[in-house]
Amino acid sequence: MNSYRTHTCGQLRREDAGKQVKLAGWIHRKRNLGSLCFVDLRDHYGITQCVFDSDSDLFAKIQALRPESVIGIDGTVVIRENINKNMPTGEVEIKVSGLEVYSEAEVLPIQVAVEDDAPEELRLKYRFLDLRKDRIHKNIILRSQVIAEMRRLMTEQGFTEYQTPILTASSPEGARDFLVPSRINPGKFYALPQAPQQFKQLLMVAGFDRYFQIAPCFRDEDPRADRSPGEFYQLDMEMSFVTQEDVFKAIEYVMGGVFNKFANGKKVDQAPFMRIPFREAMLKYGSDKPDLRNPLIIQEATALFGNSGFGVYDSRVAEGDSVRAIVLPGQAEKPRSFFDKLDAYAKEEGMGGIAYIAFAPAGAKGIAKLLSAEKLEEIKSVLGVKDGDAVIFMVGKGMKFAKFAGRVRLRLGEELGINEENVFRICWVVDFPFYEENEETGAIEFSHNPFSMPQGGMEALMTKNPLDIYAYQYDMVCNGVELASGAVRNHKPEIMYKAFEIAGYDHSVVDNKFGGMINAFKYGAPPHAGCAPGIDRTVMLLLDEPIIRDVILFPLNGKAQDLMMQAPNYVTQQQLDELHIKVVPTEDKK
RNA sequence: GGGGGUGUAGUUCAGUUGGUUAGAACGCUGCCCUGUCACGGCAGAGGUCGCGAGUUCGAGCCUCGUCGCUCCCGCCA
Repeated sequence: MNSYRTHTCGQLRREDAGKQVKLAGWIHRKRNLGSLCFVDLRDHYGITQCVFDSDSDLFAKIQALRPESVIGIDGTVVIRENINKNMPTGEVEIKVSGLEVYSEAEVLPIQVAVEDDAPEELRLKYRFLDLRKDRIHKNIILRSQVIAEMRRLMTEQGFTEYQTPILTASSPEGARDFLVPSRINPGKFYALPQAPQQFKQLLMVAGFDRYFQIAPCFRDEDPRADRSPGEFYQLDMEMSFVTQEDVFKAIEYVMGGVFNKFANGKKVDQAPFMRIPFREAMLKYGSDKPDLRNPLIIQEATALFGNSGFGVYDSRVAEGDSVRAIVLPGQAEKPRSFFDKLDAYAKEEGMGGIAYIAFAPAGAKGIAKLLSAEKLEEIKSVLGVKDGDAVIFMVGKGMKFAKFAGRVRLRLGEELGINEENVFRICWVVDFPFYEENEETGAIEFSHNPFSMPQGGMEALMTKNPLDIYAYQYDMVCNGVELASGAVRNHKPEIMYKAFEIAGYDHSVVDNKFGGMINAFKYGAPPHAGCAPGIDRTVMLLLDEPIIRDVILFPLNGKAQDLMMQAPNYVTQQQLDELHIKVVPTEDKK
């Protein structure tokens, strides 16, 4: 190969026995037996065992080296006396005749050869060591392979990759922007893109027809376990002259392909993925990102109460609350404490109590004794409850209640151990409401993306109750994780103005905020639609990694700091002067 | 911005009712060891118990304050 090595550390096999080779890498582990020392030499490709003999004058030299030092060795490939079946190179070892030390390692702050549960702070500060660890190293490689596969499958479908600006304008809607001061324009700021949203739409106006980009997106929001602070990557795409279904087909081709290729033995839902209208998702799963691994379904049960005999629910139904039920097949024999804990949970969450009926062979338990035999039969037939099943009831109102029912569903799925395992259950959530009512003020607001096309177009805006209008807006969801989000865009200025007017904004506001795009739409804009799957989350799901930082090379910590590079940081007064920035000292330091 | 959890050796953790010299494992240093592969054995170094005040004859432990870390809610078109 070259002067450093003839082979990699993952390459040599039984057939190579007898060869004179050179290897280079990190000392992964040393096992010193006195007059014999084994060194596991590691590089990107694997680990090869090297043997140093005490006769050789190299022995003292290798003994003095700490793990993670970088060395090169010369030697002969020999068949091992004791074969290690657990490693690909386990049938051979290198009898070392030459040693070159390229870089000595100090005592390590975190260990590389073992998972040592080092604190996040140290792992991020010494990220280059953390990244040497087998698991993280493999995660990053898979991430790269996923991106390569996405590019391949997009290109195959006739998409072309374009680069959109990183220094751009502040977007008035959405998350907080990261701002970049302008030296040449005192007092003015660029913003880093929260997504290339407007640019990709402008690309459609410019006639490029099928765009994609592995796009960095920047949002100045607080992190979560599945949300990295600062920046993340999306497979951003947009198409002209297409309907929602055309976008689905293109995305299913890419994401289906990626999941099938990298599922690592897990079962994957095959395209076309299930389409679930938003309202149905909120009712049946209590979430706009349903986890379909959980077999439980929430059912509407309000009509069963009102004069049922269960006074608490009857009166709440009379006040306008809803009742929802979850049937728990075969769970009639669960002890009373199981249901009591659920009830306690509901109260902790500030919700109405959870009632239950268990249709046990010895007789129905729970609130059954308050209900007539006819009512019990009615419940069984309406909800599809069988003998041996239990059914729980929840009471409440509005979106808060729907989401609470969803949390109960998830909790039950976990607790009963009935969630499907080793599967990727993928669906589309469609027909999001275009507007929603602010639960406090009663005002009409955009529920998601004001750029999306209302279903029914101008006619719907003119004639329908705003709250009954749906948007051509969709999310792709896998195992309860929102993987992608997209929309058919509104490419008609007059519909845009009308849509904003209903939400209480007049023409001038639209022109001010979105002037660039609206203006472009006045010179011939094709109907277009797009989508943007999140890359970090896709990799996270494929690897079953609960922490998003473990699929990102150099993530920021929870305070959006880079502990290795020490960013953000103070800058010199000269830099500030050039940027026309005056920093006001913070008061909170005494 | 709000709430919960947590701070003891380089790392992960234990530490009794408040009581003498704060322990273990991994890591580190030294010595012994010819077939290991998480090698093994012996010895050793390593601590301002986050910081500050208080209660007490006595505080790792109790009280108050403060700082750090972490998770959740808000936020994330």
